[in-house]
Amino acid sequence: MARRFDRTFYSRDVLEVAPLLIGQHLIRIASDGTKTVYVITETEAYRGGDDLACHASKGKTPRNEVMFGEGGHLYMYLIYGMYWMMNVVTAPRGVPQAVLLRGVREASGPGRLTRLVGVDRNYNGEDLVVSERIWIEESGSPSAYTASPRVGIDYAGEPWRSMPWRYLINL
DNA sequence: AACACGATTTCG
DNA sequence: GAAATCGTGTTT
Repeated sequence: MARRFDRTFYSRDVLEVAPLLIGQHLIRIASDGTKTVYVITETEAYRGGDDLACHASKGKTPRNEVMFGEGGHLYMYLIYGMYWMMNVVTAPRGVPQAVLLRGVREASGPGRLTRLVGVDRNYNGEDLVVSERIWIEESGSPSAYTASPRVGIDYAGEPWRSMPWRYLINL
């Protein structure tokens, strides 16, 4: 029987958690009770105050506040006025880090992913450890992955735009 | 109160 | 190659 990841899993460093999420199962219970299992195929790590590509690098604001909390919660935000990004907060309370979910088997791209899964601002702060409508389970089969630079963050400059913190499942 | 812009996607 | 579209943080 599949096991849901607990608080301890999410409380580690984002550079450890982000690649571990590749190949794992994102479980979604729709409002009508329908359960869907998505295989995570792509993630990116955003690492705290130093990482200039991370929203938390400029300090805590109403928007990114959840990233400063305990690991295991969702950080949702709107980009370009139309796409919701789903991030999994990692590390202990006070250390702002998060994993951006960029793809599942059925959808490639963070905006398409949230549209498919059906999550938006109402899921900001959702706790994956206890939620009844969304969480992540161990798939049981380890997935090999390839790391490369993150997408769309050139503005962060070096060395951040070159850090290989994007993880893509191998075919 | 006004402004600039983004961890993207889609269309021409 | 460029538009779409709006919440958020910053400047006035």
